[in-house]
Amino acid sequence: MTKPRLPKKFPNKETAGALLLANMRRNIKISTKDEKLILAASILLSVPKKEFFHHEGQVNEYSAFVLSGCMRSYFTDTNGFEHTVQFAVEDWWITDMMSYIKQEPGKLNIDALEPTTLLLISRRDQLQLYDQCPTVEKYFRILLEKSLASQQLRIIENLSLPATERYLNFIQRYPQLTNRISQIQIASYLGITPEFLSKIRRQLAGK
Amino acid sequence: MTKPRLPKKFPNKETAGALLLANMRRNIKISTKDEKLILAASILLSVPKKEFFHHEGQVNEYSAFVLSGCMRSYFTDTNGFEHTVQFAVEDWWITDMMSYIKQEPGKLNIDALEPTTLLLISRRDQLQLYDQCPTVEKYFRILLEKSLASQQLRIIENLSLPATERYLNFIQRYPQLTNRISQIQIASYLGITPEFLSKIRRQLAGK
DNA sequence: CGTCTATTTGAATGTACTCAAAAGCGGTGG
DNA sequence: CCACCGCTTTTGAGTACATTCAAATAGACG
Repeated sequence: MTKPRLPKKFPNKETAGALLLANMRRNIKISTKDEKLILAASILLSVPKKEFFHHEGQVNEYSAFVLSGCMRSYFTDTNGFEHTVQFAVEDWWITDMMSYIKQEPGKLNIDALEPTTLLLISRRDQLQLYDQCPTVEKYFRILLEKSLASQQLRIIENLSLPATERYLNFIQRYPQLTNRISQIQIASYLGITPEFLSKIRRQLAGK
Repeated sequence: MTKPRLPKKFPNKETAGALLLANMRRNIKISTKDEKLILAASILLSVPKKEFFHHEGQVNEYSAFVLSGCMRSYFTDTNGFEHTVQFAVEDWWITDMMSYIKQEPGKLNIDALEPTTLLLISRRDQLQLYDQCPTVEKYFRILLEKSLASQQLRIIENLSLPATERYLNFIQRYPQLTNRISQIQIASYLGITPEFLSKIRRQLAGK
């Protein structure tokens, strides 16, 4: 994890916190008491492009809410190839879930594809918040349900669709990501090589 | 959904409910007041082998906790091939998450691989329980976190490992399932054809 | 037993990968 | 402002992993 640096876009934590609270309010109702507790537990962090937020083999102590920029979590296999688990742009959470919930060394890396600002919450503070504010627990319960449903969809598509259709679904589902992320990254999310993605695109263009 | 039939093993709801409460107690502490509310919301259901609990295109109103037997959820692609999302034996929950949380028609089928007894909770009752008993919300939040983490692992392995290693991981991780489920089912979970799984097994046996 | 389904086997095929190299593109420094 | 460097994307030829199709064998169940 890099040294926190205050980015220009978010000169103070209040401005940053407002983004998180707005996201939470879209799912639940928060009392002013809860707001204060949430903000008190939040940590502002800036991650320069290509730098890491979490390294494999280490404990992912924090869950990260993206304020601006773009992060990705990925797994490096025994041959050195990277496989993307998740991208996260503004308004998304990202973490190495396995490491975060168990607070044990994880298998994933999380780095910044763009200069990124994050709002962090430690697992410790999160568990405390859950007990203090059932509403916060409700918020994450809702987020987890949605994540699980969309991951089920990803698994289904990985099992049942050829690469071309997985790519078409991706650009349709995440149009904002398509123009922001390199093809290498998209290929590693889809489970194909960059070379093959290039061939798929040529095929699709010729129609 | 089939007509409820009381199985021999669970002559009454109390016996069945005790199994669910035991599972919950392994994750949280429940008050006697909460216990009553949980049991009041639970519905006992028996599903004969090969019969369906949920059909694609319909709303998955209930989430199911397996008391005995084995269920699977799967997706049928445009060529008629089935792709298993999840198996659930004793002490596991199963549902078409996308349909269940939105209460909209789903894409999955859920059927019984063995004669199975379930304890159901409707989405409506579950949401009510969440508001009445924060502890119940905590229980499902914990379950969702674990599910998400293990699904992340499955995605990683599907992306990074060849079929032989995915199979070896499967039989190591779910030894109880391996002897209980046909190879057709295992193949459809791993994302390969039954024929190819048979060839993998021959390869592995010849060592 | 006989029937139905699951599993195995083999040959031909296809989808996606590997390796190698060229072309494009963006940033940086002289 | 141009030239160079590094990284991304494209392209092609050869290869490998997994599928398809067809058929034989083995198991399970009434």
